[in-house]
Amino acid sequence: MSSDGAGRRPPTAQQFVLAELRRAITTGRLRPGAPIRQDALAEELQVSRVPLREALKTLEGEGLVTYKAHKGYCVATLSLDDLREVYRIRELLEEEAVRRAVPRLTDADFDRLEAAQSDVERAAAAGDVLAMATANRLFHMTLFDCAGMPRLARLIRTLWDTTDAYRSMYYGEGGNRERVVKEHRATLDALRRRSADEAVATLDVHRDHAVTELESLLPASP
Amino acid sequence: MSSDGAGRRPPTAQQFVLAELRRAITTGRLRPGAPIRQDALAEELQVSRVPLREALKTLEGEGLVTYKAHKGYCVATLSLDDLREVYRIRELLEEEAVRRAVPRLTDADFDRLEAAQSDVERAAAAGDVLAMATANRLFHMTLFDCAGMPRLARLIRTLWDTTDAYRSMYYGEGGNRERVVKEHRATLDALRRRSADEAVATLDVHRDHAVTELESLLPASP
DNA sequence: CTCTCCATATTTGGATCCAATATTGAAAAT
DNA sequence: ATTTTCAATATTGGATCCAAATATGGAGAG
Repeated sequence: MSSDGAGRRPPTAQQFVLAELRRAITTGRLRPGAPIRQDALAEELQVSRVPLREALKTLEGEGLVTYKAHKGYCVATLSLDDLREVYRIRELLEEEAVRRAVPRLTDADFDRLEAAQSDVERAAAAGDVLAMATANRLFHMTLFDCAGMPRLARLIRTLWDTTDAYRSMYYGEGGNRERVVKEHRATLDALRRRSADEAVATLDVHRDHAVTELESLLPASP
Repeated sequence: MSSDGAGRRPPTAQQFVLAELRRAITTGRLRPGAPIRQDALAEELQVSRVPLREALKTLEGEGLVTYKAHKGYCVATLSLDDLREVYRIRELLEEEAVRRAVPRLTDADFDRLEAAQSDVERAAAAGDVLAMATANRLFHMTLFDCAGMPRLARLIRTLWDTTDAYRSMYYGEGGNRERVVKEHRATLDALRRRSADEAVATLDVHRDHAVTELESLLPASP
């Protein structure tokens, strides 16, 4: 028997800590801007500070936390400018990914996309914000992975990670959840017709809605 | 007095190690594919394994080394496909950076670009491969930084890092050094005329030359 | 009452030590 | 001779301990 509470635990402590930290940040348990006390966190997670620090270094590389020598780590805060910049870069990279993916999509790929979309619709109907974020991500990443450019897909993932802390805000609004479902449908239609232009266009709209919404949700200052 | 051999040493051991590792990889002292023995390296650099491992985690995030749990780190090897992918992503991101930078360029920026270009020309004339790589990088990054998109610039830097291990090969060929000088001149001209289209075009050519050259230089296998 | 300075406490950075895993090589069985 | 197994060894992963740097708080001078 190897079942272990919340799914089986990764083979190393740093990977376990890494996953835990990601969840803590994306769910908002660790707020943007909050300093990270290594000693307290390590004790809470039942590990020493060494694997914790290595996990933090990984997160630093992904832009989820910031680091200053002798001052420590903080959960990264995104200014409005940062947010816009991240979304603009996503626009560039995701367009490339979609254009490469469209002619390569197989039946199996469409099955996966439909399955992901079903998850999205279920989560939207249930009003489950966390499940919504997870399923939505799966839908998009499934598509991007079809581009056959692993490094590009990895980059896009990292960019998504960067804004994860703010994404749950977006899905908090019920209207947004319904809209996302519709926009995904439109994207899927375009993909089935092998129209890269339309797929890119629908995804751009999709993204712009998120940016606009987040801009109004974010505090004026950061 | 605080002079310290090769420039003053960073405030933390991990930063020192990080810089040393970057040099070792870009200069080829650590060959692509080579496994990294932590104990030996730590002793060579006169630090313990802890800061070394944190530096390696950073490099892993940048794609300069690969990591497998319980197997350790290796200097990353780029396949031809990887190389082409990195350059394609650079093309997308650098175009954006240039288009944003062009209308924002100030006299001071042009001074910096000219200064960098002088360094390039000096290095090219002297046949100094390492200086050539450094100056070339400075030239491009100076331009990209003018876009006013710090995250975009950081991403581009990371992509450059990824291929640094192979760049010195490129400058080893004398003809390439001269061509680079000319291509930079063409780019500068386009920038002075505030022609984003032409600047992008010259840089695309510039990059394509590098790809083509590297494709022929790289071994068939990896 | 405010500001400066210094002692104290907290926190991060790094070294050493031990444990867990993977690799290697030799002996034994087929 | 070849393959399998198992023990010995090398290497990575993690915990604890100590040092260095920074943040905190109070005493004293203005």
